[in-house]
Amino acid sequence: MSDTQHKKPDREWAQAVWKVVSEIPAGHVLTYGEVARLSGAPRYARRVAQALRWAPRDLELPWHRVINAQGKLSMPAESPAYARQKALLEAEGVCFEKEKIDLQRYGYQGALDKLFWGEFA
DNA sequence: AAGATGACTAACT
DNA sequence: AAGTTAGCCATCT
Repeated sequence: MSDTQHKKPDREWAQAVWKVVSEIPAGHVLTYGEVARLSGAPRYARRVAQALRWAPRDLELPWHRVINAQGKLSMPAESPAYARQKALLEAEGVCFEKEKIDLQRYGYQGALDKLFWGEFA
């Protein structure tokens, strides 16, 4: 193993990321930037992606609920992973519109609005 | 050690 | 609305 495995200066932060992701309610999504912010590291959107990539399988993290700020899935559209993520989300009731997800509805703000105002749109 | 890379973003065009 | 540009920051070459 390389010594990079031994380093991990932000191992704790990675755990915070995993926790945030694990708490995303089914049927909702967060953007990488939001996960970064909620885990206490505002400009670490790209690191969130890495933290997820390295996440232990046994955490059974709902990684599919993390998408990019444009409401799209951040994988090659033809990759198996893309299809898998999309299927998981659709199974939770998340609708795609031209391969895009309505963040107003399923995103962070959408969840808060739903909390305060209940179901509408 | 320097440059390329990425499951990213915000700001422009 | 879709494409480009410029920041971002730990890893990987």
